[in-house]
Amino acid sequence: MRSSPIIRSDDLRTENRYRMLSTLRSAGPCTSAQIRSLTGLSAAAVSTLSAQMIDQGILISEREAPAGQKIARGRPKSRLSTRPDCAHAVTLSVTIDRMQTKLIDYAGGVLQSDDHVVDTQALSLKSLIAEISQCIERVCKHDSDVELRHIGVAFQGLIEHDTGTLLWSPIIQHQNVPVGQMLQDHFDVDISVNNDCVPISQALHLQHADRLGGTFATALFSYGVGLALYINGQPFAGSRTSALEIGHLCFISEGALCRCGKRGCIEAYTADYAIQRRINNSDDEQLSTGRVTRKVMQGLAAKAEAGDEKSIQAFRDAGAAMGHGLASLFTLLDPMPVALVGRNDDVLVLMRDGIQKSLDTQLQSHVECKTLLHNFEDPAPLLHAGLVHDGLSRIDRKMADQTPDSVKTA
Amino acid sequence: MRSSPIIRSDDLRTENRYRMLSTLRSAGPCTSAQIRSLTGLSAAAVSTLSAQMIDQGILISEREAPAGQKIARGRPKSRLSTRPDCAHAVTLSVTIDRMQTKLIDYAGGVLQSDDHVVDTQALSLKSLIAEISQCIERVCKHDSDVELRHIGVAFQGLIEHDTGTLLWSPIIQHQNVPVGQMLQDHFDVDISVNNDCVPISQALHLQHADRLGGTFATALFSYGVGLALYINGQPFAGSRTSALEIGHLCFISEGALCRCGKRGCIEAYTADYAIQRRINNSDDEQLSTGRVTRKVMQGLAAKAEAGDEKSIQAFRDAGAAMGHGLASLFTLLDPMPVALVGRNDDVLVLMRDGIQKSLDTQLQSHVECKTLLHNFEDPAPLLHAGLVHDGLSRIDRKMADQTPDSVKTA
DNA sequence: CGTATTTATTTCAAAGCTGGAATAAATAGT
DNA sequence: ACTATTTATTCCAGCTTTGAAATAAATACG
Repeated sequence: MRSSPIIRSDDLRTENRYRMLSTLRSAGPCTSAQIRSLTGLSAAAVSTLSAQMIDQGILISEREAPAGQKIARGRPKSRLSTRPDCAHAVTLSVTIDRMQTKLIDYAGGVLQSDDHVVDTQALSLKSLIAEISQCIERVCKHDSDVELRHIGVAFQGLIEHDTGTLLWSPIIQHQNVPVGQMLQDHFDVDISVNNDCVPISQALHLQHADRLGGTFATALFSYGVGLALYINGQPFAGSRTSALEIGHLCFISEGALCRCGKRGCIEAYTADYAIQRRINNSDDEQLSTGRVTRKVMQGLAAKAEAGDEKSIQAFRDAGAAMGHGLASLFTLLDPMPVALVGRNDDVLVLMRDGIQKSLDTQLQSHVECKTLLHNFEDPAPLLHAGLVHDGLSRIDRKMADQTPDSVKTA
Repeated sequence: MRSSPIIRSDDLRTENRYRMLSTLRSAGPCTSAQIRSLTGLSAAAVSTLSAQMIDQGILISEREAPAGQKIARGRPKSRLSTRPDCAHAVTLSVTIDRMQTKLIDYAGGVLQSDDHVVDTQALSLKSLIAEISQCIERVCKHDSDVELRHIGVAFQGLIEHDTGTLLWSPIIQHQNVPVGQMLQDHFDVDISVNNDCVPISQALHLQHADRLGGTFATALFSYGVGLALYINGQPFAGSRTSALEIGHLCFISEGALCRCGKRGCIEAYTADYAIQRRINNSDDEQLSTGRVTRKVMQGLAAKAEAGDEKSIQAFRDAGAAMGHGLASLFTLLDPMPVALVGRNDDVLVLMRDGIQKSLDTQLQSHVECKTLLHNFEDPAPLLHAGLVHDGLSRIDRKMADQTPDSVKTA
């Protein structure tokens, strides 16, 4: 019934421990003075807490890198950082044709990678879970002494964030699959399952807050179109799902056929498969399966650049559809910068006019929309960074909770 | 740079004082035991804090109402409540044809009311502010000893919530008016300016959480259509504005003319004026001014109920437009219950089919949408309750901050 | 080698909260 | 009047935090 967790003096310690870990997580190794200024805690508190966490084996204190010429006069700084072998996380990204799995240590280092090619659409429910589990086991098996504390999974689709239930996904044939629960049963660690857009936007916020600010949208182009929001420096979490299904807003009623079964969805014009089918077959009905590679998209872009009318129109329409979606978003919420992820620059150039035209037409004139579109071609490193950050942050939360009696050996 | 305010042991007192006030605000007068259980604070803390706040003149302690037969055996309970004359707030609602102003005491009692008829669209910028100021002065003048601490203003339009700047409004001819700043300069108290939908949704959350839950949308039909959200028990605040301009989502491209200057907006089909112009003039172009009264709307509804085809179609289209907006909202975010405010039941019945049909058509089939539409005919009491709650809550925040030396005489 | 310098830790009183126990307060029943 | 009963307050040790001051630590410089 209470809105925020009660604030009692002993919750304070937990909260401040988390503040420190969280600061180290996003800022990297810090001296105690840095932590003091970043967290606002007093020197005494930082000292006490860090000593305690070092005792517990959560943090380590290291002499500052001897690399640079030491011209410092006094006692050299030492930096605190999270102790790598104190905990481990697994990140798992599922796309239509592969599963990419990584074993991460508590400092964010990649210990093992696994790239498993598989047609996710062809999998039975049972083998889907089996394949995922095997990927996880494969990266864990390599190292003994793995303290697995979290598994983070990301893929396209509608996902209930607090249970990790897959409600629907274009890359998986099954619905209402309690992926989170099933993995939880199997591995007995904390699981989080997210639409891939969510960790990507998290990574963008960490790495590009200077360009994007605290409020921005992240649109991910891939086999479909995903969208996630940051609002005032916080990731937006809906009541059930966190990603916004902008791809399935209605663009043209009774329009092109979409994978979701409806007609006229934005995705049916702006997704990779939609552009491809239009240019290659002049067809808005065919529901091709399989991934359209970045290379193929560049080929289509080249065709348009070469002056092919049909191709030019396809890209323009894709832009118009996307612009319609953004206009709707900006009408409902406020206009905000947009990070476009997953399209090569040359592809985006072809869409840009269409996007802008839609925005100009559909936004009220008094809504100032100096839309800022930023392009980030490759989603992979962002997705990885986001998954790592998310997974380790959740472990941080648990570490902060841990009372200082359950000490670990160094 | 820090995400949440630092939690230091002395912030605790402020925070817990606020918890108590906030609890009293939404639950009404409480015994100390009730406060204890509602806030989670210890009995000792409640005792200390309440004694302190009674000393400061913020709270009063009263014997429980002697009305009911006292069958209680032991020491009678006493209830804490906020002391009415400790602070005052003004609430001001501006609609297209009037300004309604109230002077409220710290316990929520209405001390003065003022209903001022004025054509807001005809006002110059200067006289707009002058009229508002006079309304406020009028209700304050009546009582001497008014400790004015907050002014809360609500009207239709796009409003920047943290500065209280009116960006655009259908009922006011001017744009980018720093209403909040101007009133602040004039009265030198805390000001909040909001789209009227926001306090209404706040009131709904307070009064009807049982029916609506913690996540719901509030749609307000009046001269236009407004929308506000609650998500997981929290009012949704965009980065700039808090209300969602669902009325200006594009429903039919190149469609009916809207007051905003664009064509095909949802509002151009579903607002009072849109339905009226369609039924009376078969015209989608005319931009009538002035308010369409509830009575007139009921007249139109009667016409439809009597079987008039044109009227039936107008209401059905209004519903379809609204359904389109809700479908877009539910596609971007999650489906959620909707509180419809400001339409009589009979009017709504006529729209309902259209709404449902749009939802059925436009939502993906796998999105379970047992849409729950709840009707609340009269916005006035909700708006009032919301404004009062919001204003007093902001005063609570300040009262909580107040260190216990600046004592007030009882 | 001793000193200056910079960084980190320790110490101490004051203030907030908790939980549990002991009191105090205020009434109804006998 | 005295007791039982219920509610509110007070008191205690134990934990957290802060700020300021005093130490301690670890190095460069002369």
